[in-house]
Amino acid sequence: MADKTTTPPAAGSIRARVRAEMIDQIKTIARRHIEAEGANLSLRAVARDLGVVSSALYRYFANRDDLLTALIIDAYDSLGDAAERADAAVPDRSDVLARWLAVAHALRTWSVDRPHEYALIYGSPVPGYAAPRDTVEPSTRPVMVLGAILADAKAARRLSNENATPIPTALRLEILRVAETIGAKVTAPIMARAMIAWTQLFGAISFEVFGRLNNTIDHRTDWYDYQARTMATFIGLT
Amino acid sequence: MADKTTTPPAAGSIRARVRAEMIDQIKTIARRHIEAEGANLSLRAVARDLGVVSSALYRYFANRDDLLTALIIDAYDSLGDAAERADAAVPDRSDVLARWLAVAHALRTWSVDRPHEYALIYGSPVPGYAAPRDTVEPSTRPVMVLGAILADAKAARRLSNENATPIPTALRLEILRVAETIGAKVTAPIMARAMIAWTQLFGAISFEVFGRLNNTIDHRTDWYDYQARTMATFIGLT
DNA sequence: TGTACATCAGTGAACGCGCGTTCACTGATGTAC
DNA sequence: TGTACATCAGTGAACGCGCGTTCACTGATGTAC
Repeated sequence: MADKTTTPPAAGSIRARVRAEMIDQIKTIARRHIEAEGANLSLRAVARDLGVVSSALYRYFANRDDLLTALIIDAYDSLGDAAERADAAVPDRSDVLARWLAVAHALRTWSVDRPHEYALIYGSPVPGYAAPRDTVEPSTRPVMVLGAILADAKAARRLSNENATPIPTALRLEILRVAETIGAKVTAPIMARAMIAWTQLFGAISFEVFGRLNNTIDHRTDWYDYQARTMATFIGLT
Repeated sequence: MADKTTTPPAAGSIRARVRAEMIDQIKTIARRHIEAEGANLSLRAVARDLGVVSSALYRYFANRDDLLTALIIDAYDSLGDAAERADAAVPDRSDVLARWLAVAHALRTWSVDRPHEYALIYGSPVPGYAAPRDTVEPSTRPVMVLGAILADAKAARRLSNENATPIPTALRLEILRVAETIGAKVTAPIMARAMIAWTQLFGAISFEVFGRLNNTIDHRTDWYDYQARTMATFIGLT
């Protein structure tokens, strides 16, 4: 959705390459602005930094929201990449605990390194911006990694079988649908535990990124690691 | 911090009452704007809705940030009130599970009813706004309720004694300092569990309020209740 | 290989808008004697 | 109880600013014959 304004030139041509580079540059500078000032992205400011007149940007993005959408999709993809790479880097695929911890730390590191990009995708919605459908698929990438770990954990019988409070039927079906979506055919109580743990991780990251830990917890890597380990035990990953 | 501009008139005078009402009206309208458009609060828009010229607001608030600060403090106080009232409404003070659930649901209800006010205090920081010290104390009110429940649970021996992974010393000390701050003299592993559960609750609320549950979980009260109960068990509350 | 034409990137001026904040001012309301 | 003065709330004009977006345009780059 980067070029709604004009039809792109024939693929592979010089113009197409230059155009793609330009789009990259715009996004890079826009990302810098977001890191500096949050979601109040200004097209004119981006154009200024690019050394170009502001109307020139309309050759590449139909409007401000379109640029924001591109950044949001990139952010999801970047976070998804980080999670996938962290998972893939664990040589022993059956060591689901190590994989969980690797992914958990990758999520945090990515977020702490780019607080405003994190805020863009997991913080308060940007006022007046409605995310289009294109963002849905990229937004699921991180949780798909969780699905892969769960599937392998199930195969290796490394999941909690602890009994829990009964789940209302309608909710149980929704939870099972999530399990199916992320490709982990586990029972509802197990999937629920995984979702609770996943929610906990993002709660922990949000607390840290949004300043809730200030003047309270300084040993943040340790604290996060402790939380991730505890939640691993909670799910039953060993 | 409502009136930095002029010294307030003698307390109890008619002018003082009118002035206080005016401040309330300004804040009420500003809150409405925040609910409608997020943290992009415009003084001129508030003045318009008040039927007053924009410069008139400067009689009551030194600038835009001051008004924002007042709203943030009010939001914390309002959420703190809700949590305290929910806790106090449980007649059997030794039923710490019921109290935990009551408080958990009060936090969620308050947040879902005022998504943008929630975002103001638990979402991405407002760009260009630095919270002054006055906001620190109100911001601790909700977690103080957790402290009270923990303290009573400890007295009633209703806390988990499950062993957990060891906690690095420096982190352990910080966790114990949190326990002390909220008035619950519990061990570090127990306090850590409580903090993890607390983080989980806010993660769950953020996911719901910020739209992460869209097209996934529709039975949100049930889902939240399930999470809160599971985390109660996790802490050991019975 | 050379020419004629179409496509594209970027310019510069302009539109209409909203914003936070300052300042000198006018009346109305309170206070002191 | 009545008057003189001080305090305060709100006005209206102005400041300087930045924003998103449109539009007719100029050159440069590509394409077709």
